[in-house]
Amino acid sequence: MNTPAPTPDDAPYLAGLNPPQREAVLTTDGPVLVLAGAGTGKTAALTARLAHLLWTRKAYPSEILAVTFTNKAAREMKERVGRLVGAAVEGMPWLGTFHAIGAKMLRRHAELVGLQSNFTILDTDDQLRLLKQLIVAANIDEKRFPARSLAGLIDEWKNKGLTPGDVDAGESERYGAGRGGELYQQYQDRLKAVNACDFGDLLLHVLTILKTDREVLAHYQQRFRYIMVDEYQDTNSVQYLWLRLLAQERRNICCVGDDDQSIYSWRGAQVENILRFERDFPGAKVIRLEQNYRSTPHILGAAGGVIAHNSGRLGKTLWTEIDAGEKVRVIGVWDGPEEARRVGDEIESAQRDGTSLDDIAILVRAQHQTREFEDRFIAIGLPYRIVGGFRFYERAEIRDALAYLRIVNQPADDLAFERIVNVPKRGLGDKAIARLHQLARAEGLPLSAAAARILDTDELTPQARRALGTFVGDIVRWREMAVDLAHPDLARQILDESGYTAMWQADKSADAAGRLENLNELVRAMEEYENLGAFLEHVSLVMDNEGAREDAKVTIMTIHAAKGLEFSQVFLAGWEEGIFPSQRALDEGGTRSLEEERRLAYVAITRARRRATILHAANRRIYGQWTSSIPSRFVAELPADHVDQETTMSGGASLWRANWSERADPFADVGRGTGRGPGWQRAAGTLDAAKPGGDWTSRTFTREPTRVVESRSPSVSLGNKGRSDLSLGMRVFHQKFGYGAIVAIEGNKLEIEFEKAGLKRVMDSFVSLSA
DNA sequence: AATCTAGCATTTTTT
DNA sequence: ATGCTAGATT
Repeated sequence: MNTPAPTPDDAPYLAGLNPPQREAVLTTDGPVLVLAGAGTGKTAALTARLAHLLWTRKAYPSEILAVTFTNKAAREMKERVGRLVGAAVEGMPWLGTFHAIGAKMLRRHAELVGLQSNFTILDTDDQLRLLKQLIVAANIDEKRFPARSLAGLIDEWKNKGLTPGDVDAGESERYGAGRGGELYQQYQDRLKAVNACDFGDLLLHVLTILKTDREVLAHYQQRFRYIMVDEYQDTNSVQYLWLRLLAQERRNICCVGDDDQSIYSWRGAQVENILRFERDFPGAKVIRLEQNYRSTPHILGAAGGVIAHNSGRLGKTLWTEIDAGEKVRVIGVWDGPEEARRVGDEIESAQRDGTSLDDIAILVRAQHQTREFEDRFIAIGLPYRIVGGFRFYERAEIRDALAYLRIVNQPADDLAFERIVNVPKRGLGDKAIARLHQLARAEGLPLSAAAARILDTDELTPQARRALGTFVGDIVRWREMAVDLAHPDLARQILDESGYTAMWQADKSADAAGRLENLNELVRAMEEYENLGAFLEHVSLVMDNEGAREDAKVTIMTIHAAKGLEFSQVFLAGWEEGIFPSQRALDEGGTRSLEEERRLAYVAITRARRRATILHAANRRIYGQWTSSIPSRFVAELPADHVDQETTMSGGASLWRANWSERADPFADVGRGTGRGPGWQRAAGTLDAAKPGGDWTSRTFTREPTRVVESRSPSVSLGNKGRSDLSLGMRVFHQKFGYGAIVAIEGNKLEIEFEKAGLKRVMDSFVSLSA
């Protein structure tokens, strides 16, 4: 960094970039939109661009705003820029996630929205508990109006950039008989009272400040000479408004994204943001990155074939110089356990061929699907790692410990106080807490202060008073200790003296040891931070723990979590209607959400470098009930020339598939098992009114028949002639559902009343005659 | 106040 | 199947 290159041409960061990438790097001034397909070296271009700005001294590190969507992406960018320009990254205070940057800005200007700069950042758990209190206080039936949905609604409003004042009657109507807006207001008041904000506020408050305070706005508009945004297709309205305000002055904004990889619309992301970039920033330069460096042509062909079924795309044509490689495999199996078994076998054989487990991933649609694999891999002793799920900082023991630290760090943190006031048990029950609340509200005090006060009264029973007295005394003492004790030591002391450690030591359940280990880990993690405050800030923004580099393991994760990653071999499990696309997406949201599912399929396939294997099972256990399922429509959308089909079931894959794709709408009659899914419940509600015990044929009316484009269907059509040896009323045997009687026959599909499993629809090839 | 039990709803996806 | 809540029990 001492000697800047005279011309950018020989700058090290340009090495190995193709012409469009180079253009993206060198076009520094004015608005730029980089449309980067999967695996086209987007991050390489982005980091090189950052390096370029620094290298050529166009901006100081502190004058560049670089926002990413995830902590992972921020971390990676920091690392890669660091490799290119050395220590200068350390001085990049504005490289981070939207939320981290929002928090940083908000701490500086907290008073402008009525907060103190040491405000607490609530996580979902705290948020929910707070909302629950408000709902109960408002006398709203929590059964009919769950706190969850209010939380979701408020989040939605915040993502749109709406403050309580902006919520109109129509929106308010969406919760608690029109009281949604009112509760939103109360919630914000409560947050302010306890000097806290939630995730959405980190963005919304900053937006409010930028909109109302010209001076602050001008300051940041000046400061940020260059703005870079990663994954622009995932930005929501607040984020969009933020960026537009900040970029207005200098107009040096570079957004990178891929409309085909927009998979977060459910949390407010607006693909439209990317689609209207050129309108927002007239004269914008649009650069397309289309050369893919990751995958084989077959993998790209398969992914491209699927995504081609979506409409309204900006459109890109990915190409690659990589050699053909093998086709995408589609494997049909009997049931979930077999799917796991099969994947396990495949992985073991890949391992024998020299593939590292780190190069293999299993991608699923929903978190619960990981379980099947976990069970199997434990059984065969295959090392695996599950990404996501319950993250470290979300575990109960960690959250408890953090609550102790929070209350010491920030006495007014009522939610922390409440969480641990009776953990471990101190004999402070509902009644005592209720009294305490009462006093706190009456006096306008935080709970910890009210607790100290209530000790002077005779409101509490003597035991309760004694217990609370000790607790309050402890907190005061810890707070004093905090002054000159290193924070990890402080944490250890607190956990011991509070009896929290002892509580788990006394616990003889199987996972108690693990929890204690987690607590140790927590204390160890604290050492990396300067002080308690810094540590708590980290925790609230980064819910994952990076975990030390371990031995090679297979990665199991959701497709969402896999975005931006790549693996040599990828297994895509559970490609069945109702699972992927998810039942939710099929029930509600119409084409929009179906197309988002399809983008998810696109993301999933494009994670693979050399080999992609798609699996689907004929039977699945859902909510503990066996259910038959049919292949995902996305399987039918895979172009034939890029796919190899295989099945472990008799009859052959093509026969099995063909039977299902024969009909105009092979999915119309998918009932989900006993029909406990939300969609079926709704349908059943309507049905039952009209026709008690309505049969399955009536189910179809709830869903618009969706014609599946079969033009490129690889399958051989064999018709759906039924077996001649079956007739109504016959008693048959099914491997999964047991014995039952045939109540309806339609082609090769049977409806059977099973003795144990109830009414099911199955393929006739799956039953045998029972004597 | 703490523990136990039955009944219920639940499943996307995450900063 | 599992996890949570409210209500009953100790």
